[in-house]
Amino acid sequence: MKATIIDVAGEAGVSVATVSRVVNGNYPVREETRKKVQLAIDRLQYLPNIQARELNMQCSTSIGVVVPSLYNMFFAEVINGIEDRLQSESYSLLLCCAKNDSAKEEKCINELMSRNVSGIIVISPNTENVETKFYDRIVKQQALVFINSYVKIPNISYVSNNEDMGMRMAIRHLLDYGHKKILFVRGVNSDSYRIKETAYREVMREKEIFNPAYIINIGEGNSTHTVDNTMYKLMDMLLHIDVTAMVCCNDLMAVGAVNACKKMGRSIPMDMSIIGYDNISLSHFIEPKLTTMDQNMFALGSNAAELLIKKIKTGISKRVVLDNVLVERETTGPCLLCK
Amino acid sequence: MKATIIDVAGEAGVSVATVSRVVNGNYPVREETRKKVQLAIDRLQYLPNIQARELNMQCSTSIGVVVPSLYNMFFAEVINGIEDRLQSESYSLLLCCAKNDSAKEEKCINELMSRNVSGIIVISPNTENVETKFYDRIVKQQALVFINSYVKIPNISYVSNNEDMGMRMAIRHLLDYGHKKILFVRGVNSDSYRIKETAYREVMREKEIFNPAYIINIGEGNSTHTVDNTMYKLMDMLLHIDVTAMVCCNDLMAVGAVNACKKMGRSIPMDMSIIGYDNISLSHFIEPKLTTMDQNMFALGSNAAELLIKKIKTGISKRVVLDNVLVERETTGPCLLCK
DNA sequence: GTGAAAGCGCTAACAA
DNA sequence: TTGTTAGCGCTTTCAC
Repeated sequence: MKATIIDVAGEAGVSVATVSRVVNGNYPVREETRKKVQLAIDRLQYLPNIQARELNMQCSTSIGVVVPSLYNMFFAEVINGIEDRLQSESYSLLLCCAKNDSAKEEKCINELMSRNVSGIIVISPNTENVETKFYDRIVKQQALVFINSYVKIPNISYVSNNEDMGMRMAIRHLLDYGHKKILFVRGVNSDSYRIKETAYREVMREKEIFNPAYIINIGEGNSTHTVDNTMYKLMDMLLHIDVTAMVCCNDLMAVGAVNACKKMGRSIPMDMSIIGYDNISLSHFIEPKLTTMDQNMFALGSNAAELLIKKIKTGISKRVVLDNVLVERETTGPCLLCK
Repeated sequence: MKATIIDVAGEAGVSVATVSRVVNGNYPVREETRKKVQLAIDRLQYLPNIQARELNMQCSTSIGVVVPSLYNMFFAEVINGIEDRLQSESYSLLLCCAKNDSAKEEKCINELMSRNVSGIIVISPNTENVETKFYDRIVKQQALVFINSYVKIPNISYVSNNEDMGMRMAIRHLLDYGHKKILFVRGVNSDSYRIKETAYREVMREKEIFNPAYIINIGEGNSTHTVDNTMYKLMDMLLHIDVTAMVCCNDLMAVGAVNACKKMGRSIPMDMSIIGYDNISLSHFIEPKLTTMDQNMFALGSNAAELLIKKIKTGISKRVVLDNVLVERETTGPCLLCK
């Protein structure tokens, strides 16, 4: 089976301590001895047992990541960012999927703590677990970073987007093109939608063009059915309501909106301007390519990894808010019907 | 800090062995003692240290997954399948990203072995590593499962798709609609494209309608630029070549093909039928929805996990070939121009 | 520069 | 039914 440090010591005719010193290069070893040991290592294809090392050293070089789902591309992109930052630090990544279930999420966290990770990143932590103080207890024992969570707990680091400002920028973009009748398309069950709606209301009220009928909720915003659901709801809506632009809370909804316009014979962006939110890869695969607010999932992930490393090393927790950037593509343009 | 089994034993006034027995429930413990211990566990918020347990038991409940990239949605969906199967078996998943680099892939494998995983799933293993016999050495020490690899090594389990048959089905679907001038769109650098092209050639030769000019290679098939590259190449091609259908090696290319037709004013499926391959979620987000061959990435992942568990438990390696299923949506139809 | 030995947290064989 | 103890593979202190 696998060679241990004892096997190597035997093979090289030295003590285990010497082998350890050669492997880690942290203490002086005579060059001749070093060579002997290295030879034995190569011959036996010895790989140090990290579990044993970490048990002994009371430390850990793995970190845990909890996601609510892997189905959504959003999470894959965030993990990508985490992984990237982690690799340069030679941490390993333990992945856990909570399946949008608060009990499963608790199980994930316990599992990761059992495995002695040095920190945990939770993407969109379950609201219930946040509210029931589950995490208040965990944070005493573990370095924790939350991505996209709006309830703040002391000693946890946070990375989130300035979605309030992002939404204002999105709307301003449409206003600059002369649009006044702007439909707001949102989903259900997320603080993110609430924040965006508030921004919408405020901006529109300021301009004195707010109309409550221009807010539509299309239900679950992150499923496979989101695109189609949005399309059907908006097709119906377009029969009754007269708008020249739509601002959507995520790109899936925006794609649904684009499809609805196509079906209804409205050309984009001449008859209708549409702006999304997220900038998932889908947004530039469709035709016309979507104008959207870039959430930069990669940055979300790599910043979270950064904060976690800082937290592990220094104990300092921090909150980072990322700005979202407008990516103008082909679905927005001047309001031709506006005066 | 974290409570250990010794702390619990002290708190409960029993020996560590008793605590261990309560935790694992594998030996009889008097109910009264059990309660006492449980109380101490709760009070101290004790979580067993899995590293220590596994070091002692010479076993492991984690498995490693190596992916070439996380950018591509394909991998996220496969991981989803792996994760799902693993959770019911209470294994944890260590994720490593090789970034399409053979040296990095080797590093990932070593890292995972060091962490004492009980097995490793490699998605699309690097051809170079397969050919340099790197894995021939590893397989002696580790349970290994390869997903979508076409070079076979003894004692490794494999899960792959019957892409030869899938491609034949795709083409037959077009033939059944009366198409004869069928463009074959492929990419570069993958055995998968080679297999599909061979299938195309054979079927078309059989029908005596093969035309080598109808094969086009659009370059890298899995990048962010694939959709656009394909679109531009095909827009150019459509000026010179007269076909009524296109069969594409993956959905990204097919989406590019759809976009090309839109730009050139060809309506789908009346003027042009298009079929893709993979059935990534994108394929039903676009309008018109793509007809495609379903690779069932989730099944790919869960089957791989299944085989790995089998391999770990019994040492038996197996090869599973999954059939791909035609998903007819809106981009294929009868050839109106054909006689 | 090198070796002997303690100990990280846990399980299981053995003793009581 | 419960306690004592060896040992999993490793690092590091302390002798030499």
